[in-house]
Amino acid sequence: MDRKVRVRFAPSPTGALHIGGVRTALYNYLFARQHGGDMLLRIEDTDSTRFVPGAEEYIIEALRWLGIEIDEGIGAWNRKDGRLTADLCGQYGAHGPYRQSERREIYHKYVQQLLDSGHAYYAFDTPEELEAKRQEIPNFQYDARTRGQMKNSLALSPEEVNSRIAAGGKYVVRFKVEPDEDVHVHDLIRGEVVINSNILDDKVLYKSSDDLPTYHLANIVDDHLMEVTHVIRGEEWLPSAPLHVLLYRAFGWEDTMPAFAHLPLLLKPDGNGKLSKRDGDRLGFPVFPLEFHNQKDGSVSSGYRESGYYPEAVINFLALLGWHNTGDREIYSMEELIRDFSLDRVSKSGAKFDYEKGKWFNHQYLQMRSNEDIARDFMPVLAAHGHADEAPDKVAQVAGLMKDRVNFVPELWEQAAFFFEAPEEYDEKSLKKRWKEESPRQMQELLELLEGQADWSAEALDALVMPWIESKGYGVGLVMNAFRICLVGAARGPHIWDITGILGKEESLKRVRTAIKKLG
RNA sequence: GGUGCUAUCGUCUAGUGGCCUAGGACAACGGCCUCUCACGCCGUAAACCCCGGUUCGAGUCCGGGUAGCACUACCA
Repeated sequence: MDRKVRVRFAPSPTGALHIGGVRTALYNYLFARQHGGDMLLRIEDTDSTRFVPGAEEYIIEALRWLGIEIDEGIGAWNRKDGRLTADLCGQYGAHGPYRQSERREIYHKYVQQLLDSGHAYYAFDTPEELEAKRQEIPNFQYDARTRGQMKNSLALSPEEVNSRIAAGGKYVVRFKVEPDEDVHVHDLIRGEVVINSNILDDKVLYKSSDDLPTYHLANIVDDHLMEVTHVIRGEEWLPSAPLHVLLYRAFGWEDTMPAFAHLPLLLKPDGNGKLSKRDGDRLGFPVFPLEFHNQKDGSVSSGYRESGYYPEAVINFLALLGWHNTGDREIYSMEELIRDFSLDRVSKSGAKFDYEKGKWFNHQYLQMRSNEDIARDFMPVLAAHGHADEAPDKVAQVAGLMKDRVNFVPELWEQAAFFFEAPEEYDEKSLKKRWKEESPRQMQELLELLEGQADWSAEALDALVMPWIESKGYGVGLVMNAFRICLVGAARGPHIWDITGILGKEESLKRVRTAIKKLG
C-alpha cells in the first residue's frame, strides 16, 4: 500500500530565508511534483526567544517569487492562477494548524503519552545547574550514565516530583534514551548510517517555561500527524536523525516513519565552512532571495530579486548546486527539473557557493528574454535615473542591442545610459588612445558632411561616411572612434550606426558639436 | 575531545571495473571577429588526497591513514 508522497518545508521564522534553505525547499518541491505528491509549508516557531516579526511573510513571498508552490499549510498557493489559494499568512489544509506555536494542545497529548509509557521523564535542573555541571565535568552529557545524579523524576521521589510540579516549578521533559543500542538510519542519499545510542543525550522534548516543545518532539509529532512520507533536509540534521528514529519507535509509529534524505551543505566560496550571511556581506553577494528588512534590529540585507536576478536563474543555479544529471546539460527550466530530478543523483559532499556561476546563469536567462520583456523590466531603472517617459520601442531597441553584454537588467543602465543622456564627461583612457590632435578638425568635417544628409539609415550613412574617410586618406579607426567618443563618451558600445540610428540625426550631431567644443 | 558525514581541475560536476590519453560548465589565459568595448566562436592551462589490498585491469570495489565539514543547547 503505497502512501501518497508528502514532503514539507519547515523553516523557523528567525530571519530571512537563507539561500541554503531555499535550495532545501526547492528539492522538496521538485521531489513532490515529480511524484505527484504534496508540498507542505510548516512554520517551526517553537523558540519564542528567536522569533523575528515579518519572517513568515518573507518566507511566503520568497517562495512565491521563486515559483515554489505550496499545496498545504502556511501561505498555500499555486501557479495556475498565479494567486494565493489562501490568504497571505493564512493556512490551508486538513492537517492544521501549521504553525507549531498554535499546536500546543497536540504536543501536550504526545508528551504525556511518552511520559506514561516511560519513554520520557521530568527534569528540574536549572540552566545554571546544567552549566555548572558542564564546567565541572568535561564532556558532560545528560544520559543513562548521569541522569541518576540529576534532579529528575527518575532520581527523585514521586512525592517530591509531584510537589515540584504542583508548586509551579519550571521543568522540562526529557527523552529517555536506552543505552548501548545501535540505531540504524536509512538515508536516501547516504545509505545506511549507524550510530550507538550511548552518544545520544536525553534531549529536552518540552519546556514548561514557554509551554512549547523543542524541535525534535514537534517535528516528529507533526510529520506523523501530517502524514509526511519523505523528510528532505540539510545535513546538519543527520546527527540527530537517530534520535528521531528512536522517537518514532517510542511512539509506535515506526511503520509509517518517513524516509530521510540529508542534503549536502552549501559552503563558503573561499575557505571552508557553512555559507553564512556574513560571507555574502564580505564578498559582496546576496544570501537571501529577497531584500530583507529586519524589524528586530533594523538591518537591511540584499536579495537576489533586487539585484536583478530572474527567479528561473536562481532556481536553475541552486538546483545544480548539489544535484547534477548525467551528461553535460546545465540549463533546466522548473518543468525540466521536476522531470529529471532525483535524490540519488544528489551529491554527498558540500558545494562551495560559486557566485560567478550564478551570474552566468542569469546571463543565459536574460538572453532568452524578448527585448520587450527586458525593456519592461528596465523601465523602472530608467525612471530611477530620471527617464520616466522614454518610448517603449526605443527602450526595447536598446535592450536588443545591449543585452548580450550584461548579466542583469539594472546593469543595462551602466552600459546604455548614453542612449538616454548625452555624455557629461569623456573617458580619460579612451581620449588618450582615440582622440588625437587632428580629431577636432576631422569631427568638424564629419559634422559638415552629415548635416546635409537626409537619409539617416545605417546603410546610407555607411555608404556616405566610409568612402569619404577613404577619399580624405583618414584612418577608419581614428575617425570612427573619435565619433564614438563624441556620442558615447568613451570608446565602447555597439556598432556606431546602431547608436546613430537610435539617437537620431539631431541628437547625434549635437553631441559631436558639444564634443568639439569641450575637447577641441 | 567524542560521534557522524565527505573526498575528481581554483569552483560546480560527468564518471557505477576496461569506452579515461579523465568529459562538460564557471572563472583564468591566448586567438579569431572588429571602428571600440562586449557578446560569440576557436583554443590553452588545470584534477582522480595518501598508502595498502582485491582484480588480467581501479578514479570506480575493500581496508587503513589524512584532511575538510557537521553535530555535540530548555536553537532550529
